[in-house]
Amino acid sequence: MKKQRAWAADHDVGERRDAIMRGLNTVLRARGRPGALRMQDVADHLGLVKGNLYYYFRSKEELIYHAHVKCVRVSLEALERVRASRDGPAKRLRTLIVEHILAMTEGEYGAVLLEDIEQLTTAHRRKYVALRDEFENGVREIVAAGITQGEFSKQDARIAGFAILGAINWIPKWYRPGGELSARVIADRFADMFLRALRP
Amino acid sequence: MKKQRAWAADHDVGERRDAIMRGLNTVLRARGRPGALRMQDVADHLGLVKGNLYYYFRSKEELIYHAHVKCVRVSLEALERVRASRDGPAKRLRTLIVEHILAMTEGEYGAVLLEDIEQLTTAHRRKYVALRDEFENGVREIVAAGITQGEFSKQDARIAGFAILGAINWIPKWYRPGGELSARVIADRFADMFLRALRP
DNA sequence: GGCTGATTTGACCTTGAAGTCAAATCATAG
DNA sequence: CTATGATTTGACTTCAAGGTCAAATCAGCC
Repeated sequence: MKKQRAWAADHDVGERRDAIMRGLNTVLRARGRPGALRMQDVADHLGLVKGNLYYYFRSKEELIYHAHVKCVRVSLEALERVRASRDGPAKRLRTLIVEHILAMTEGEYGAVLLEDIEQLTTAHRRKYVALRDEFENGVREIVAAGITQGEFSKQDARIAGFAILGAINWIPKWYRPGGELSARVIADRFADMFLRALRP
Repeated sequence: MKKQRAWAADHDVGERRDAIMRGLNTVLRARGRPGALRMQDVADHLGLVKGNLYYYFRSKEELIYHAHVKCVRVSLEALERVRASRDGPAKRLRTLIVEHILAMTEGEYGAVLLEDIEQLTTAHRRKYVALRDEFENGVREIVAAGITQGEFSKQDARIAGFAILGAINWIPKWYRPGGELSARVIADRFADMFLRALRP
């Protein structure tokens, strides 16, 4: 139930929360030396004072949770788009792989996937995992459809799904913006590779 | 310079340190609810008192560092074995993939790879990364050799290496001992899949 | 037993980061 | 200008977890 204010309709709380989540993303991408994420860093990055963050999010846990949800929604939207298309399984999978990689590397929320979901409350973790499973099941279904339709060789769709998503989810660990390998190139080559792995 | 005691040659400090690192591994695998790793948990698991851990490791950082090194050494030994063999690139790669997956899932030190290396001191991180790169380069070299010798199709060996190792390193995130998919099955199917991805 | 050095103990110290809150400030309507 | 509610501030509190240490205990040797 979002309260709307006439005087700032285009700078409302939702916008601000999004900005904070994007800030979180940047901080996560940039984190150099220290191990843990600090609310202070997020505040500093945005030119805010730490206490101010707590006006928008009840806790660090909530911030991370909402960022996770934002992130998985991006992937779910890609899944919807792909399902709405008339493409066959191979093309669908390629699109999804590419979009997922771009989301991980250049997306506004992708880096949060590096945060351990164990730190979420049980309720939040369940909600997030449900969304994530929806996406992962979508990928598996595409693989399974490809096998059924003969575009892919017969194999275990679960394993293929785990391998593809694992390889992609690991990318932020080594990807460096501005490095030798651009996100686009990584995305295309990963897609090539996994489609080769599946072809009959 | 390790001081040797006549009266406990087979229960020396090195053994104890190993036991603690194995305990760390178990705790990391089992960690249910909370986000972070606590020295207290490691102590509890081993039936030790927290302070006692600090007799064997100067700090949590050192414990994690040494566990990382242990872990990568296991993989490096597999690499050496493979290099010493007369197998061709495809067979070599399969062996490495299988061994690496078994190390990640059932090995005595594999779970530590889930800990962020950013929390290590710069010096320790450099040392560890050097070892890890040695292993990763080894994998890339095998891929490259396979391409040269025509066992694999022409492609970017770096990308293939990243994809293979990323998919494997992600396994502990979803693998559950005693679950539907045994480590052995996962290892074989992952190997099948990646070899299909590389074949001409 | 008594000595010596290794190991264990648990109470205590310290720190860093999460989170709180009352007061100050700001934006807009009237 | 003033009233009102939204937002911002920064000093403060809390607390968990890492880490310390002097004293107690243990193992083997003489």
